[in-house]
Amino acid sequence: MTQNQNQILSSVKNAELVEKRRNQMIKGAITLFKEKGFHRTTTREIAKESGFSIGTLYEYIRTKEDVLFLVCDAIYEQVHERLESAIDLENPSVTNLEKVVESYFYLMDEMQEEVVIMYQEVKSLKKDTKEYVLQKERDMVGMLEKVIVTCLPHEISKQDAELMANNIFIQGQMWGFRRWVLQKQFTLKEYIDRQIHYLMASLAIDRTIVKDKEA
Amino acid sequence: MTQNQNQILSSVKNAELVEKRRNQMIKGAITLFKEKGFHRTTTREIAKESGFSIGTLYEYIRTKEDVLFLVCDAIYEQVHERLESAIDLENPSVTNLEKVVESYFYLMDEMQEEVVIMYQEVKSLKKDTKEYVLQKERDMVGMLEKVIVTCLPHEISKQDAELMANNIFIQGQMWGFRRWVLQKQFTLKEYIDRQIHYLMASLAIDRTIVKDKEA
Amino acid sequence: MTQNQNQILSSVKNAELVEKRRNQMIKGAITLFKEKGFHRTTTREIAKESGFSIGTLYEYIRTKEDVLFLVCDAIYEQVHERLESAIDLENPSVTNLEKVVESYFYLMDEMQEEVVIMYQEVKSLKKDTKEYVLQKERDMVGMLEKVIVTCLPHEISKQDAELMANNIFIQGQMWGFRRWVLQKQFTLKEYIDRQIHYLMASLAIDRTIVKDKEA
Amino acid sequence: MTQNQNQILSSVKNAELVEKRRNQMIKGAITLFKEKGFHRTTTREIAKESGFSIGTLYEYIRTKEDVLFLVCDAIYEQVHERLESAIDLENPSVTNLEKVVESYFYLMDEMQEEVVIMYQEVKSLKKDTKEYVLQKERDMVGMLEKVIVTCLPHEISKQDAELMANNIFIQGQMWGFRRWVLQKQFTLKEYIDRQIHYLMASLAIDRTIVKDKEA
DNA sequence: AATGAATGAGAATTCATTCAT
DNA sequence: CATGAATGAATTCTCATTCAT
Repeated sequence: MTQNQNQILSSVKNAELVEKRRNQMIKGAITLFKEKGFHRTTTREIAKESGFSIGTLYEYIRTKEDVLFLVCDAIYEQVHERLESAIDLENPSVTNLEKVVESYFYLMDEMQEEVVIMYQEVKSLKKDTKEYVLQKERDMVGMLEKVIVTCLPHEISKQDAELMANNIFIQGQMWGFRRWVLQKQFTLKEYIDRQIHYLMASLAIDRTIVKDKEA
Repeated sequence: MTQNQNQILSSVKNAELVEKRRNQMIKGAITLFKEKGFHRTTTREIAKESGFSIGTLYEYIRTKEDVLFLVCDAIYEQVHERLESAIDLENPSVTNLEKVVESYFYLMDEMQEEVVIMYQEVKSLKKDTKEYVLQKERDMVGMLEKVIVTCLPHEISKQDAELMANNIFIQGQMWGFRRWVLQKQFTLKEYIDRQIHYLMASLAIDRTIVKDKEA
Repeated sequence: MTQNQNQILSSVKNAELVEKRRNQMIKGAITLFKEKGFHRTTTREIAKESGFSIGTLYEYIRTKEDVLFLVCDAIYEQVHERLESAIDLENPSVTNLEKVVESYFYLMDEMQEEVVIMYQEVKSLKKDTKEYVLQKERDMVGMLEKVIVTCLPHEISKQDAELMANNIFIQGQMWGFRRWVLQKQFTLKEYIDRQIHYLMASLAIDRTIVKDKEA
Repeated sequence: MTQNQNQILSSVKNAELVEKRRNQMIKGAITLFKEKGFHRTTTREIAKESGFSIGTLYEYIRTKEDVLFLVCDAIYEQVHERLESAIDLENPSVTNLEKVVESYFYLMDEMQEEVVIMYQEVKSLKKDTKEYVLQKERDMVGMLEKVIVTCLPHEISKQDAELMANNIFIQGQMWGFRRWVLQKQFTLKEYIDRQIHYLMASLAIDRTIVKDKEA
């Protein structure tokens, strides 16, 4: 359980149980949200899909929106973890930057449906929880930004770094988001390769030369 | 009225009136959808905001989803028109490409909320109408792609052109979509300038030299 | 126009026109009521089927129920006329009685759907109009009763005559009403023949003997 | 609960409770349908009359039409049971036939309003359920037919037996259906007596003789 | 802790009727 | 007289949430 889940009140005291039940709930809810979206999914369905009764569902949350929050939080948590483990700022290099971007794109491929959920449903969260979730998004863009700044061989303005990070961020999401268009024309590998190619080009980096040097 | 609106049946025969009322409806609905999204907006609210009764609303549509379709259709129609009028393929040049991209970004700034609606609600359309709307989106990316191919001084593969078009497309939307992040760090002008800068860089074009030549 | 239709107020003064329009209306309404019943038919549909607009419909009636009344009235009027023309009390005879019953059964065959409408919808009329329509029904049973009393060679109590008249009356309707059962087992001719056979038997009349005598 | 009620889905799992609630519902609905018919009765009224909330009503049915089906099914079930218990085919005799017909007429007197409901509303059922209910009606006519065939001292054709059964069937219903006419002229006893008299006469049976013999 | 029956506010949609043109 | 757009009360059905067991 992420620390954040504590924002959601539960009548049940046993923390382990709360975590277990909520994980069931998140899993079930994601399955359903993928299919029909948050609004078209009922709490009864969520309970059933999660393997317990509607009464039990409400022992672990207060409102339906809480489920959405848990789902969004879980998704970002997963992205965050994976991204973090892909980043190694000890040995910064352009190759390293490429590796991170590549990992991120692979991750987005794996999680495309989850990401689509977020895109389409975060807005349904109430102010506070929305703010919370959006902050996590910003954190992740921040991580990409840091990698860019650290790994580039030359200086880049804070603003430009942020722009590039945002671009990478949404290009990753785009793969899932605009899949009907893109996945008809590109394999995942091709997509990643071309996006990284243009990214490096825009950073005025000759990939072959740089790689040679590093080698 | 776009021809597509004929897909939506109306009990009212007078075509002019249908167009007028539907425009009221679209305007009212967009206002509400911006605020609370499609699902949290009731048909009664739409009727009221549009300036007529619930009964009258249903003289011009069959279901609530029809309103969403009308809204999506209207938004894309507007983007399409504006984009079309910005494109001039008679005198292709890199400057021309830049101009188109610039216009597109300005447009996305004006229509940011409308675009957010689309992003978040298209999914709620039923198969047929969704397919219809997504096709319109593809058309627009196609327009950008054509501009890229035509205006670039050198050859570019079909695949790469499509990728760039998609990138531009979502970078425009991103300005509205991720406004909380971006609009804190960039003015619109700055955003457009830097995005175009990187776009040109990634296309391996030295903007100053090209512009000099053209001049 | 039957005199009774004057119970229904019309804004239109021209009596001929009122009659014409109401006949259109009755025809249209019967078509629809057969299909879907009174409650599932809308006034808009009645107007359309009748060949004029909803506004025009309401120039000739006050409420939807008026249409039902007109329909019921028209149906009974038709039955009444036909029954009357089949009855010839100048030369009473058992054969004559048989003829009347036969005519009535043929009529019920022709009008089976109209009769079903009445059976199922009269109840939806308001007190006054319902009373009016039921009186017409009683009149018709009364006609049958009179034929029985007049044509039988022997005395029959008023009560028994009424009972027989009612029996005949509903046996005629039953042909349409329970058509799914009866029309599978009987041709119309067979049905009429057997019903008359039993009718005469119950009146203790040997048909062949009586007929011989008459001849 | 008749087995047939299982055709109607309920969200509630506890079968006993389902039966109890549905019986409340049927009772409440019949009261209302008697008064105003199916179409003029709202689901809210049914819920209230049944003693629970509208939400609870819909836990036990899917649509308003389900209530009608439940009502029709319950009515026929009751008629069926009563008819069955009145029939004793072990000792067939004309007196026995008379007894069955008598019981049936008494039953129709008790259930006149329920029967009127059926007559007027069955048509509102959708194809499948209507077919189902009509089959039950046929079953009951079949029971009467069997009694006729078994109890008569002489042979009677299948067709004629069926005709008589149908006649008896609707003569019973007629007592409730045309009550405004008949109940003014007849007591129940008189009605039954005369109908049975004519029935036996039409079957060419001298009641006094037959009864003497049996005695 | 778990269950699931009960609740009722709220939502979409329909349709008889009116009335200005 | 004819039209048909406008109206809004009424209706069916849903679903988040509660609470007694």
